[in-house]
Amino acid sequence: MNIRGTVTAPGEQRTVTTRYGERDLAEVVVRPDDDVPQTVTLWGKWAETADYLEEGMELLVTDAEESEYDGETTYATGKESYVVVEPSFLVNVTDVRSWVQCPRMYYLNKLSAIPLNYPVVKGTIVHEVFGDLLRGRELDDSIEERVEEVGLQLGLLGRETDEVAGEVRQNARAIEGWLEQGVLDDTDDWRSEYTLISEQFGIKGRCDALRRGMPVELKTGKNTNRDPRFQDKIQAACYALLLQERGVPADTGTLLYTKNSALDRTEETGDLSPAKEFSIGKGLLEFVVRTRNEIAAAEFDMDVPTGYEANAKCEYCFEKDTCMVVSGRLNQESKAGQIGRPIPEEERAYFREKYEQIERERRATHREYAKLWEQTAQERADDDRALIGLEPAGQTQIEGGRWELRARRTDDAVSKIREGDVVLASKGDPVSGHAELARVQQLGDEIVVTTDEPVELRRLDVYPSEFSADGMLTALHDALLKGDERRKDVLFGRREPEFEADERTFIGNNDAQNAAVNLAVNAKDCALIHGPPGTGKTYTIARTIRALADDGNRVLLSAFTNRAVDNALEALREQGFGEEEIVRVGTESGVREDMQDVRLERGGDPGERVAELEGASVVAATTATCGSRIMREQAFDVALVDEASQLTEPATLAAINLAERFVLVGDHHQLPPVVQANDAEADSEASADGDGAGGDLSTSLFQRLVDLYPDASVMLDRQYRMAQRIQAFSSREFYDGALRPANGEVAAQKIGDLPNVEPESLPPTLRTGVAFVDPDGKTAGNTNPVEAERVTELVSRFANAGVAREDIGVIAPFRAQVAEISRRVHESVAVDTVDRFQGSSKEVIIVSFVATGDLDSPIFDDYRRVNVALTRAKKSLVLVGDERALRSSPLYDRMVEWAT
DNA sequence: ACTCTGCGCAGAGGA
Repeated sequence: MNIRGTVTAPGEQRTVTTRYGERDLAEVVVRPDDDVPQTVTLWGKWAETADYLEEGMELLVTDAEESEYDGETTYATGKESYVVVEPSFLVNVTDVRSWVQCPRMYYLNKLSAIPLNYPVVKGTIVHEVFGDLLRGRELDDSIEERVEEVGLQLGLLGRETDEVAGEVRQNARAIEGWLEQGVLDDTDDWRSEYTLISEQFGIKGRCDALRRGMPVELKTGKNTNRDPRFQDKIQAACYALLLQERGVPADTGTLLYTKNSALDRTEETGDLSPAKEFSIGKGLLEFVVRTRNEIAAAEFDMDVPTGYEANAKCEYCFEKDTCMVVSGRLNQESKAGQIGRPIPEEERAYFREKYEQIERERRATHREYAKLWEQTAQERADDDRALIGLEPAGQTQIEGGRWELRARRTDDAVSKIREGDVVLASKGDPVSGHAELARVQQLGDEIVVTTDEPVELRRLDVYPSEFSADGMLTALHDALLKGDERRKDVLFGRREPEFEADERTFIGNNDAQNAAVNLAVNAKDCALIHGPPGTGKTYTIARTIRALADDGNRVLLSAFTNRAVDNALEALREQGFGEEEIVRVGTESGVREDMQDVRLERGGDPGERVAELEGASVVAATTATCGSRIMREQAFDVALVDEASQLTEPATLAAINLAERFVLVGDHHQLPPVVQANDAEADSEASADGDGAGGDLSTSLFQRLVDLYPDASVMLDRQYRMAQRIQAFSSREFYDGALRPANGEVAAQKIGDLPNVEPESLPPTLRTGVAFVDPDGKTAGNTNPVEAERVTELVSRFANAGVAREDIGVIAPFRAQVAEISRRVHESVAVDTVDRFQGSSKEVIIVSFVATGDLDSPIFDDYRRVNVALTRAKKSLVLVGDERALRSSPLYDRMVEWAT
C-alpha cells in the first residue's frame, strides 16, 4: 500500500545490525490527511532521505510493507518501494539531468535561461528532423523546412541556410544509418515526442522517441566513450521510470550520439554505431528518484545550491565562469569560488524577496498540474479547464508528417482554452492514459488541433506552463546582475530620476498630455505616465513614441497583453508610422489580424529577417515576448510599457532591461497584476523568514515608482469618456477629485445624443446617467438568476429605446454570472467580467453585483475592481444589486448613495 | 470564497 502524508518528525539516519548484516535506516513519522500519525521505516539508501527531510514536507512511500509490532501497525519500505519527497512539486526531466551534472548548473539554468547560441539551435533542428524521419518524412524536405523555420534565429547568429543544412545533414546521416539497420519495419513500434507526467513521482518531461516502448534520446554531440554520459543515462532513466509507472516494461535505454562517425572508432570501443544501449535497473531508477527528491527538498526551502552536493569537478565545467560571477555578485557559497564584488545588500535582499515570490508562483502552476489528476473530468470542465465529451471527427496526416485531429462538441460549455494554445489532447484520461501535446487551430463547433502523433480526441485540457515564472527569474537576473548601475540606482531609490529641460509643444489642447510627452521625451532615466480611465492614454503613447523616434531613438513598445500592444500600434500607425518603421514580434494567434502585416515571421531567409527586426525604429511585443531569447538579443534607447500597473515587477523588468531609459504608463487605481499564489501563503512564509521585506508580486513597479518619485510622474487629468454624472464617483473616491471631463461636450453627453434613441421611451430612472436597481434576487453559487433576468430586461429596455446592442455592455464580477447573462441576451451585447472589461468602454453599461445579504467574497475587497466597473460607461450606467449587501461595506454604501 | 494573460510545449549543447 502507499503511505502519503505530512512529515511530523523527519527522523535520523542510523545504522543497525540485522540478521542480514549492517543496514541503514531512518524512522519517519508522517500524518496522512486528518488521520493519526504513522511511523514509516526507510531502509537502505532511502534512509538518506532523512538528511534533508523536514517537518511539513509531503512524503509518499509506495508499496510500503505493513507489519504488526507490539500490537501496533508500522510500515517500512520494501523491495518495490519508492520514497518521494514533496510529490506535488513537479520536476522536469532536464532539471534532474542538470542537477546530476552539478546542482549549481541546475540553479544557473533556472536563473538566467540559456541564451541564443548556435549549438542549441542546431540541436533543436536535428531533433525536429529526427521526429520527421520517424514519422516517415523524406530527409531533404525535412531538413529544408526545419532550417527555414528558424531563419530569424540563424540570422541573429550570423549563419547561412545552406551551411546549417549541410551540418544538420551530417547528423541526420547517423540517424538514417541507424534507422536503416532494419528497425523501421512492422516489428518495430516507433513513436516520436512522447509526453509524460507523473503524479506519483512528481516528474514531467518529453521523451524524444519510444522504440518498442523503450526510451530513445537523441544527442547532437559526440561521445566516443564506451558508456553513454551519466547525465544522458539519467535522462533516459527518468522516462523509463515514468513508462514503468504506466505498466510499460521499459528496462533498456538508447542514446543516439549523432556526431559519432567511423572516424571516431577507437581501439577501446571499436564502435561505429552512434547508438548506445544500456540497461535500466531498479538501482538506477531509485537513484533518479533520490535525485529528484533532493531537488524537491531544496526547492521546499528555496535553498541555493553550492556545488558541494555533487562531486562534479569545476575545472572541467563550461559554466565555471558564470557560476563564479553569479556567486560573487550575489555573495553565494560556491564550490567553484567567487569572482567580483557583491552587489549591495539591499539589492540582494530584493533578489531574495522576488526570487521567493516567483517560486511561489511556480508552485501555484504546479497545483494547476495537480488538478489534472485530483479533479474528475467533470470537475475540470466545470472549472473551465477542460473540454470534455468531444466526438472524434477524423484524423489526417498533414504536411510534415504531423497530425490534424478533429472533433465535434456535444455541448456548449465554455473553457479557458483559446485558439493558438498548447493543450493536452486525450481520449479521456490525460495523466494515466496517454495524452498528446496539441496546438489548438480552430475552436468553433468543430475543434481542430495538431499533434505529433494521433490520439482519439475526446478531451482537451489546459496545459499549465511555468514559462511565466521562468521569464520573471530571467528578468530579475538580468536586471540585477547585468543591469546598468544608473538604472539600478533609480530602481532602488538611490537616485532621483533626471530630466532634460527642453519643453516643446507636442499636444496643443491638453496640458497634462503635453506634459506627459515632454516628461517622457526628456527623461534621462525614466518617466511615469498615470492615465485614469478615458484620459487618452493611447494617444499620448503614440505621440510620445512619434517624438522619441523623430529624435532618433530606437523604441521598444511593450505591454502585458497582446490587445494593448496592438491598440498602441494602431494609434502609432495613425501617427504616420510606415510599415518599414515598425515591427510586431509575437505569435500568429496572439497578434491581431490588422497587425499581421507588420508581424515578424520567425522563418525565412536569415539575413532578411534580421534586417526587418534590426531596421525597425519601433519594435512592439508583449513583456512575455521581451523575455524571449530573440528579444533578449535586442537593444533599445527607450522602452515604453503600457498597462504597467497590471505587471509584476519582474515582468516589467523583462521589457525595461532591453533599453537605456524607460517610460511606464498605467493606472494603479485600476486592477493590479494577476498573481496565482495567494497572499495568505506569502504572508506566512515571509514572516517565517523574519525577512520583513513584505509585499508580493501584485505590487507593480509602476505603483512603487509613482510612490517613490512623484516628480517623475504626470497624471492625465482630462477624461474623454464619461458624462460628468458618471465620472463623479470615481474621481472623488479614487483620484482625489482630480479627474475631470475634458470639455463641456463630454461632461454633458447623455443617452439621447445617440442616433435613433428616444429617451422618453425609457423609464425616468434610466434617463439620468446613473441608476441603481435592486431586483430582490438570491445568489446561487456565483450566480444570481433573478438579477440576470432583470439585467436582461434592462438590456431590452435600452434596445427598445433605440440603443444599438453593440453599444451596450454588461459587467459582472463572476464568470458564472457572465455565463448566466450571456445565455439570455443577444450575442452582440458584450457581457464579461470586470477584469476582462478593463481597457474598453461602452455607451451603456449595466453592472450586475450578484451578491446578496453580504459581500463576503474576496472579489469585492479590491476597490480597484469597483473603479474599473464604474468607469466603462460613457452615457448611462446602471448598477444592479442587493441594496442590503452593498450597504454593508462603506465604499459600496457610498456608491449606492451616489447612484440613487 | 475570486479574478486570469502571457508563451512554440520542453529541451535543444559544449568537451
